[in-house]
Amino acid sequence: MPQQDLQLQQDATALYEAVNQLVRFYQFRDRDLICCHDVSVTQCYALEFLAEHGSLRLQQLAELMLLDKSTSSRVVDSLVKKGYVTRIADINDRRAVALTVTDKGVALYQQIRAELIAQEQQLIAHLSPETRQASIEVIRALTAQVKQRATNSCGTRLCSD
Amino acid sequence: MPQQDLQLQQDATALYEAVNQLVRFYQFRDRDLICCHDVSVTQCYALEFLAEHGSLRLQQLAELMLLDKSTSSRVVDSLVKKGYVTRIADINDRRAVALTVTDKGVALYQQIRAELIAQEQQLIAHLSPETRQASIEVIRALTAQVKQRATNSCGTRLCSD
DNA sequence: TGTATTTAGTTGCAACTAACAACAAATTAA
DNA sequence: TTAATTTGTTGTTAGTTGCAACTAAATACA
Repeated sequence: MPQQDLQLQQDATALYEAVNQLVRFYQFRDRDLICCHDVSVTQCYALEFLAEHGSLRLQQLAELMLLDKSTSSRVVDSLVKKGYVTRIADINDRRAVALTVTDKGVALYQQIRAELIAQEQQLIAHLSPETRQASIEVIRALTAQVKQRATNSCGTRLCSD
Repeated sequence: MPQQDLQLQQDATALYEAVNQLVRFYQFRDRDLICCHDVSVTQCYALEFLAEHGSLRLQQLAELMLLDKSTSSRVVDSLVKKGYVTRIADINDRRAVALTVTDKGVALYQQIRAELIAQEQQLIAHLSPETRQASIEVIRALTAQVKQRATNSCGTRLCSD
């Protein structure tokens, strides 16, 4: 194997391991997020989508989150119960509801977001702008790759045990 | 705010969003892994640790995986049931078991690993070695940061709903 | 040596997540 | 107007994980 290919293979392996670890440890950071604030990870994502989009139908939220509408409905339930989101009946279509983040919800979202961004900032402060850009690109590419495969997914439910 | 700081803040935000997305979509890739192969994500991690370390006590595995020993025990249960791992009684300490990956387990692990590495390789093939290295470093740094916080975690169980 | 303590692992239980299916209500199509 | 579709909720089920209680073995110590 030529020198270059060997290097590429090594880098790919390193990247695989690095990403693996990252994703694994993120679970635990996320558990922190849960207990330091007032929302679970899924609830936080929902809050994020709603805050970013202004107002969403349940169906839309479910699609964005790649969750079943029933699950989304219950996630919204808990956010409503905590006062972060309100369900407003749609005037034009009375089946539908407009999910909207309350001021309290916006405040929480912004607080969490600011905290997490501050941490990232600390992390990359010492890097050159070029390196930062490149890293972000790699992470985005990883996501794109994963996303694509998610679409090709067999989609079925898991096997036994 | 000076130009540089603004740039840093923007990069931090971009990184935050990129990582967020990556982690989120990884869940779904992982679900794929489950249905395409024969193991859950946690089972796969366990297999990985065991394959890398040769043989482990349950306790050690639990620590590596940051899981409770009861959970680890059950993860091992399922791997044993599927024939990927064996529990061998320790001769010196009859309380203990040596968890060992079977040939079948090694084969599965290597197959999964090879697949995933091949994907990473494809992803970074067009990047310069320097950029690759930098990206890997950033991802590792992210992990280190998260890991550190995991240690400071409050560790308690969640609130209601 | 014999009792107490510690350690290794398993099992019971409860909290949580999320999907599928069945449903009610409203809307749209025929 | 009736049938089909769409929107969202609720019932049920499967699965993951941690804590606590337990058994059995090993070690400490008096």
